[in-house]
Amino acid sequence: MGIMASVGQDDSRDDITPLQIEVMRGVVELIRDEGWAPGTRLSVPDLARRFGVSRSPVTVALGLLTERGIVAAMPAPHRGLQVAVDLRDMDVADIAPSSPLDDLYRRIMRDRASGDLPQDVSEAELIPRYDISRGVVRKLLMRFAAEGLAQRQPGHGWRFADSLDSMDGLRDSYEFRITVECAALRSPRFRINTGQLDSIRRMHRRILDGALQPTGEEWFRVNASFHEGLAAMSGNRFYRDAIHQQNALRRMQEAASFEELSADRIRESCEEHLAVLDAVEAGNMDWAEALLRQHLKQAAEY
Amino acid sequence: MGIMASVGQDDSRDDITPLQIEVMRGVVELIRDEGWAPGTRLSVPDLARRFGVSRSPVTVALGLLTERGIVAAMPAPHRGLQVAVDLRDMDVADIAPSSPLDDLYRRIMRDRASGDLPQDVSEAELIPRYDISRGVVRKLLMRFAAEGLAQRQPGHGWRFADSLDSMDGLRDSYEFRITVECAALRSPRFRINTGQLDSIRRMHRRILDGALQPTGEEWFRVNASFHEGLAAMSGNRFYRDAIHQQNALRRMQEAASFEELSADRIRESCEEHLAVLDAVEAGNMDWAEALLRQHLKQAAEY
DNA sequence: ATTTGCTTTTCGTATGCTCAAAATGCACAT
DNA sequence: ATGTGCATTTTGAGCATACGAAAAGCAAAT
Repeated sequence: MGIMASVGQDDSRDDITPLQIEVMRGVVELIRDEGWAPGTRLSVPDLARRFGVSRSPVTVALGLLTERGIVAAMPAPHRGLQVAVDLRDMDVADIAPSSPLDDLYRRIMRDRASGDLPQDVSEAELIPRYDISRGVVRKLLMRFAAEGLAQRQPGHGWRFADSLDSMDGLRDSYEFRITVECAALRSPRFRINTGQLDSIRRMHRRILDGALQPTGEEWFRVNASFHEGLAAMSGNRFYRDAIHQQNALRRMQEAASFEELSADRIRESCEEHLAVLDAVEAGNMDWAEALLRQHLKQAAEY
Repeated sequence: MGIMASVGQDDSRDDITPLQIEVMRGVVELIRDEGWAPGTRLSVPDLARRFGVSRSPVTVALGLLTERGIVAAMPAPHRGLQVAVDLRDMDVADIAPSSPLDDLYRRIMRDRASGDLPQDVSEAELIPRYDISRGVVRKLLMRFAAEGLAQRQPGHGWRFADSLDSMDGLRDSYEFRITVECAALRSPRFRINTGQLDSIRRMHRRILDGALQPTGEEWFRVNASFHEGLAAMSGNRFYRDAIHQQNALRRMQEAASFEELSADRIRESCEEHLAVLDAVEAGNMDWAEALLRQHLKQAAEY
């Protein structure tokens, strides 16, 4: 009933590694978010560079995508691969399997957020609970730690971060984000990254156009990319990192709430995001900051 | 020549664990910073609670301190232990051995900061280099990761955080700290923690009085406790955590610079810190912020 | 009521080995 | 120049067990 159950799927091969899956998803998202049309060449070395991995997992990932018809061999005399289909309206989840490790990660997150799992846990207690090996437990806990969601206790055990569910945590989080994001906008080295900005806009537009009915997870990603993108353009990596960590925390929080945001609320947020982007692009930072501040205050209510 | 060489010291027993050492140092610092006089009772459960560990390592640590004459049995009919000597002018380093793991941690930090170690490393490459087992490597890297100083790469290997040595990094760091620390001062739930404030003051006074000629490491601790303490009083844990992480980064940076801050500069900083604390205590937040801002700007120059 | 001192239980580290996968190098193609 | 396709090297994950240290429990003491 543990991890093993979710492995061996309907795939021809079930020895796909998490990294390969990650790359596969990355490629699909890249094609979609950058709007690459069918026929666009896919260079293995280029992709490897983008993802910061060697060519090996990229090659495998592209092979898997070929099996699924997402990419195909280049025509006639050429070698190599190209985009095969228009991904605009496709769902990543339908193409790439989710890594069992990812599933577990979310499951633990949910269990923790719902109070099902205590704040202090020992590795040994997780092994039977999720029916996984010690190695997997370590890996998962390290991942939580990397996101700032857990940390080792001095002696034995791990402690999950105080979650945002308490009134205090949520309020603190929004206060912190307002501080950091507004400061990021005002950073003397703030520079618009046109490509990134367009990519973020595209994602939002797709939702507003109705082309995408975002699941909770998808909306989360879009939302995060807006806030993180903005922080990144500050040119100060500490602003970016701080917001990234806040997003990780929020993800944990949202893992708990089963009811999702209303479609209306999501559309509203999209509009607000786009308004901020417009103001930023127009160079009107005062207005952008006001809008952002307002947006974050609003969001705090939900 | 590796870790093993630095273990088996002149101690009667050399199977002291890192946790026991940590607790030992913690107790010494606690006695000193809180100003506990000889005769003060040391309760094992109380200390265990403070450090977030069980009574076992505390008991061992106190035993070691007894051997060293820092603590002693309570008089006559009582059981238990008490403070035995006045620690005011004592150096922690003279009392507690430094954990070999700690030494290695610093050594790696120094090697990295000085560019001796590349930004991207593999576990396998560190094993022969420092003559340690894979387990130790993992442990060390995990510790770096926990402090935000390194992270796993997607495929193989680890990557150290961009260090602060570049002009950019340093500037970004100060910009970020000014933003966060000033916001912390302005937080609506800022509350003075008198005990903590006094403790911080005491440390600074000891330096100004000339009672303590701080080593680089000691000054670092005092400095960090000022900034972190202030951020902690904001009542918003995100401000505190952000500053804590900044301090970790700075520690890595300072590990590189062989020349230390001049005694004059340290005294100057102490004065500035105390001035901020005075303003805070007087409730004059405008002034406190101005002083803090000025202090951070100055510090950026060094 | 809390602490000590001891005992019992639980936890995590260490070790050594195997093997799959990621990284890397090179010849050839475009 | 850069990319592909294949071969080789390197890396780290997985696993099973033994052991020492940390945690947790309890009776006696103050």
